[in-house]
Amino acid sequence: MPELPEVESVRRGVDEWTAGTTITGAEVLDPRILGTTSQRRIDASAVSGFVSAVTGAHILKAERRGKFMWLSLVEGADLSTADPVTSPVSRPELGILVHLGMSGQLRIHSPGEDIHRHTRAVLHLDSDRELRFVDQRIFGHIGVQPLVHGYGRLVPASAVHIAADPLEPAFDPEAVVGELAKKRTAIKAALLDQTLVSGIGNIYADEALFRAGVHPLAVPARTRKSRLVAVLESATKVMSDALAVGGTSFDALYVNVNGESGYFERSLTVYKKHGTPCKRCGTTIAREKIGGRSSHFCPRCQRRR
DNA sequence: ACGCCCGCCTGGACGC
DNA sequence: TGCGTCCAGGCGGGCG
Repeated sequence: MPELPEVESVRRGVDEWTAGTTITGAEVLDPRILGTTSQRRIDASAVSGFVSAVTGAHILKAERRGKFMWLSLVEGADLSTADPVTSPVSRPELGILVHLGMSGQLRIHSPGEDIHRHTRAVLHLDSDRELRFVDQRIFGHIGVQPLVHGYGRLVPASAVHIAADPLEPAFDPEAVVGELAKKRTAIKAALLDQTLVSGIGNIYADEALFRAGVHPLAVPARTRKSRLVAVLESATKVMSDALAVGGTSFDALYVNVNGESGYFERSLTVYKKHGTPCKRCGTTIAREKIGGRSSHFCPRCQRRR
């Protein structure tokens, strides 16, 4: 389940293998991957449009905000003759946005290696490697987009509403706590709101609330700011801890570009631990649906107030 | 304006 | 064994 630590692990691998390369061609094996979650009917012109837009583009680097990742591009540039004054390569205008959704993977392969049946798109690189987007459930998507300004950075247009994540310089904890304190919904739901703070998904929301000792149904507007700060700090810490070990892999659905799993599952304290004793106090971990999502918490360490 | 909930997907787990 | 049903979950859109 790719949340911030998993997407960042993937981004690092993607950057290592693709930055500085040129895209020599592309294939879209399942056009639905070009759509969004609510628009999956894609016509043939979208496929040819994607292929022609990326072919010949030069990849500057792989970037990320929250769970959104993108390759910043210089379109069709011949870098050997480019004039750095008239066409500065440090100002990309386009990006290839990739969202992994639930089950998306980006994998680096050599041409000719077996194509996994869930491979939805392939970018061929001039480094004699290819970047494959594999996605069992097609909750993810890929597409070429203009880069626009959002929260102090250039980001793909469809991610402009996504807030900064806790691991980037533009993240402003005081401003986020101020916004959070206005919310009358369950704090669990607020943590999953990517327009407030990005990168937190169901796993790290539950883990952060446990670490901060806050009940998932706590209402931010009625919670002390010091406790809201604690929740945000816990979220930042738990995602940093997870990133340090390559993220969380429950099954084969999350791996990095080289197909390797992360090791944070062994450090989870509440997520999917319902029915087992709390590591801190021994009380049985509970599971409840909150905002339509399974939420796991310790009824004693995370009392409602 | 804000909060909530559905639909999009596939495959694995479960019940009969 | 085999079929049907439910569940997992990020996100966008549409509803109230």
